[in-house]
Amino acid sequence: MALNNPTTQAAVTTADKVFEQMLHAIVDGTIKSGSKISEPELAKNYQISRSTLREALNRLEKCHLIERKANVGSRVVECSIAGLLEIYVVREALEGMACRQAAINMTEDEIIEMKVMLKQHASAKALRDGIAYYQEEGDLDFHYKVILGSHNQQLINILCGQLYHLVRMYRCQFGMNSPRATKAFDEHSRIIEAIADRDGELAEMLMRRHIAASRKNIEKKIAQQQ
Amino acid sequence: MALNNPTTQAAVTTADKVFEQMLHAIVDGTIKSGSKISEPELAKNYQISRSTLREALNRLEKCHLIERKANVGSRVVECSIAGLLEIYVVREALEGMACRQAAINMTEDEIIEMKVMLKQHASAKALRDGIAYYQEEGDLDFHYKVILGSHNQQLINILCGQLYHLVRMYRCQFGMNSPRATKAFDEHSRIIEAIADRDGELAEMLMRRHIAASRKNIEKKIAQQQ
DNA sequence: GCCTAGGGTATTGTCGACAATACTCATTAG
DNA sequence: CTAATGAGTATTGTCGACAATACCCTAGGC
Repeated sequence: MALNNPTTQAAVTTADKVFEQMLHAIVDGTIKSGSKISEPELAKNYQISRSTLREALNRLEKCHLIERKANVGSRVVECSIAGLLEIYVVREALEGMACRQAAINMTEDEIIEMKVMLKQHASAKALRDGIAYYQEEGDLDFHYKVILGSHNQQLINILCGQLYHLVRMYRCQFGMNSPRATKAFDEHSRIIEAIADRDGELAEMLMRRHIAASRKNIEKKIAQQQ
Repeated sequence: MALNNPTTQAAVTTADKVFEQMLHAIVDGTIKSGSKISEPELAKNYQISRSTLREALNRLEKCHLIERKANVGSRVVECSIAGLLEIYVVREALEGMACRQAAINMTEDEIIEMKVMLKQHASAKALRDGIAYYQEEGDLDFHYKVILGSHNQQLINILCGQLYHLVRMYRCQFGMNSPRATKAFDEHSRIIEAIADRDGELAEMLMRRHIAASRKNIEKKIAQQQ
């Protein structure tokens, strides 16, 4: 679980811990999407006071995982296909730009690090070929490193702090183990090449196509199911 | 003041009201950027309890206007040139995409509404020509309508809910009354044309250039000052 | 039979107090 | 004289209780 990301320092306060527990629960569907959140009930479950729980809820709201209405309460965000596609549109724009910035701002060391990571993915791929080779940690790691490489704190906050969890939730609940594994690997390596060449324009374009391809893949799958 | 935007329902609870007051104070610099926030002091000033104040602080944190560290406290976000340029990079990506989506998703009525708005701007421009004719409300309104026209809730949340206030803060504190007024007006009208033509690709490109031009303008200004 | 009005219950919003952690500054050892 | 240690103070985190609002279900009128 790549939760200990550089943007999220270790949980020190109890509200932090409850936040992380709830985060997991929402992402993996233990707390159902769309369900109402009862503050008294949850506070009792986690053995904390309502104030502390509300603090945790505020963090969840910051991640767009729950929605609050004044004097009414909180609901876990609803998982819908439209919502998933919306996120992909945002990712296409933001990660595309992050990739462009990464091509400009990444240090040589960071680029080397990315190449090393890609090699590890390649060997893992050779190991169990045919099977989707790195849909979970590998893919997330790749995107993560590009985003951090942008050295743009706003981009990092929005993508790693907010959208990231939403993406994981959808992946978990819709059971999306993308069959684009080998294709994705090739795309990743071309993106890294563009970054290494400091070609921001190409890097952005490739990343956008990479994410757009994922989105279209999902759209196709959905269309088939119906 | 275009604060009563469609994404922010009227403040009902006292925490909401304090949030709005602090929002103004931070945006216009009454509460200085970079300053530490003392919960007991502020709670006394606003005549509310600390719990209520903390609720307001949480909203401000969601807008990226303050930053909190566990067991240490909150600080108003620091205004820096680097920070401003970071925001423009994010806006270029997101508003560009919003513009593309607007070209796809806007209703005919919404497009007509935009054209009407532009005509009003044109007459206001004729009225007091030479002077930057609509740097504040006009410009914000235009961008606002495009964003809402994307019909993408994620884009709307991020741009109108979060970045919007940051942009206003920078504009206020750096005293940026862009001298690009007439140019900006022409750019706006071309963007609307592209949207009306349902040409998403062109619309995105024009919006990105429009925002990039603003960014470069700021960069130039900064360079001159130093 | 359906809609409206009202009271009762449950949930959220707000408060003040206590506990835990971080900061300050003086004191002391090297 | 500098640096580390410690007590004291201030600030943040957490708690339980009260107030205000919304939901539910019954009763009554049209």
